[in-house]
Amino acid sequence: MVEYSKDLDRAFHALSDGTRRAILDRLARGPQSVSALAHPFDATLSAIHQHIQVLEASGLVETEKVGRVRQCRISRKTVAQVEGWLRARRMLWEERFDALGAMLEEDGDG
Amino acid sequence: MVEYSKDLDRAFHALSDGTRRAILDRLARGPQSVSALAHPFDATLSAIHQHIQVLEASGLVETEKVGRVRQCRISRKTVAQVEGWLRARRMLWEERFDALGAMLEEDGDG
DNA sequence: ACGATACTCAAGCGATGACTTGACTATTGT
DNA sequence: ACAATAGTCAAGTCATCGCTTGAGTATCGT
Repeated sequence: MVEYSKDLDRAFHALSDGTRRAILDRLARGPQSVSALAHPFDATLSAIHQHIQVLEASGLVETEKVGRVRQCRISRKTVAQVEGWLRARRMLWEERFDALGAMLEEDGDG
Repeated sequence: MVEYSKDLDRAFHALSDGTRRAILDRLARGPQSVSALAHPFDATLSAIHQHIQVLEASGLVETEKVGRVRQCRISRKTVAQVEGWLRARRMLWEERFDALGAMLEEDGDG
């Protein structure tokens, strides 16, 4: 495999797991500690901790340790970047399809 | 791991690989055969073939075999779905942040 | 001080992923 | 018919992933 963009690799990979997406959804309701996040899932604290590490490495989540508690919250920047990547491509593709459609209809102006 | 959405799993997973994203970018310029797609990458035909299978299973790409040639093209639907998922979340999160910002500014109304 | 709480770390395990190689099938061009 | 082309399939290899277990560290409550 060749190197194109490690950042996108990491972000998309982080998003490719259902548990991690569920964690993001929970964090959407507000910052939470690691163990609070672990509760609703019947997974061990360790498993959730590792998911959070993946999310943090991808830039989708930021954490801060206060005392013995690690607070996790969503980092909007990476989500916006990933969404931007997708939007740019979708627009490009739709442009192409629209152009094709116009050609097929032979309605260059109209 | 629990089951949340196999479709999103597959789509994000497909997008998490740089070679596959590069293939999508090439396909954005128009439909191409498997071997045409394989050319620019110094990967074997077999490797690219497998990438295309992943892309097709995820719904991001559609293919059709005509004679001995398999033409590949982008399927807009899945891209739009994935982008929609991200946009919905981003908007939710930004709402929350905006609400928080408003609260911090103690400007509840206008 | 001391137990409980909240993580953190490391090792290990089974499954999956990306890739290669080699063989094999189906079509096309001459 | 025959070789070249285009793709397909299966097996095997090595790395990474998601998860568990078990131990360890730092803080908090009383």
